[in-house]
Amino acid sequence: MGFDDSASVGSVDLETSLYAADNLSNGQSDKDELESIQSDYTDLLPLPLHSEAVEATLYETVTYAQHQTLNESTPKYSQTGSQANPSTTSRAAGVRRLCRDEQRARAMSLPLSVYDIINLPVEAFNEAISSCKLNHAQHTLIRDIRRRGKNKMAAQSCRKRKMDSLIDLEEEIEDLKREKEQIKEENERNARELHETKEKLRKLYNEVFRQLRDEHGSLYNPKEYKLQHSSDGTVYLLPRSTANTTNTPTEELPVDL
DNA sequence: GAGCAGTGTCATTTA
DNA sequence: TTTAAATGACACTGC
Repeated sequence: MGFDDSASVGSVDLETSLYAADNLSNGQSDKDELESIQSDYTDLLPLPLHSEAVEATLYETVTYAQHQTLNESTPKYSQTGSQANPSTTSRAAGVRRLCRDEQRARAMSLPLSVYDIINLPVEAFNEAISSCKLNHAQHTLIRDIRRRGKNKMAAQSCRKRKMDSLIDLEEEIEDLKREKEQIKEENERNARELHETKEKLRKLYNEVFRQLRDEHGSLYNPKEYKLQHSSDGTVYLLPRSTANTTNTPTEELPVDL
């Protein structure tokens, strides 16, 4: 599993954060949390959680070599994201603070690692827990850890999808803005061309009237006559009183242009 | 101290 | 029916 988070603003390596982000709480609250496991789970199975035991359960001491091995072999301990993580410092020093469910798993002596509890396929998981002879408290805890772990990853992928979708929508907005600008420019270009064409037509119209003469050699008055062309391209000179009444002029005077 | 971003968890729905 | 996945809502934490 894992995502290419290089292109996403808020994305993180899912399995990394799955195990790392739980470590943000302070030491005192960790102790409180761990001791509260007694009320959460040891109502079912009382466990002696003295302060030394709590300390031992809160931290896992690893050598640097072991830490490197963990980083290489199990992505859950690696830090691939750009976000700083407070647990990194302690890990570099050889001590990794356990996440809450790891603390719970250790406190209740679960026979499987948290990673396996979460990531084993259903059949293997069921086979494992049925062969381990778990008591009720352990069974409840191991189911809770699996549910929380699965949901944690689901929440992270859900958030990544949401972020990706947001980025896609923002890109779509930019594309539409560009398209709008292109259409606006095209409209302005068309308006200019229309204006130029009308101006040419006006000049041509005036030129035609300057050249037309009636049978007495007099100019036609543009206020009394107008030019109209039919669908076959023939241009007619019509008195304005009859213009636009039909496509087939009744008082025809073809104009040779 | 307020606001924000990131994250974990729970409840619920969907597949 | 059971399980996993998806998602909204809320709480917590660090900056």
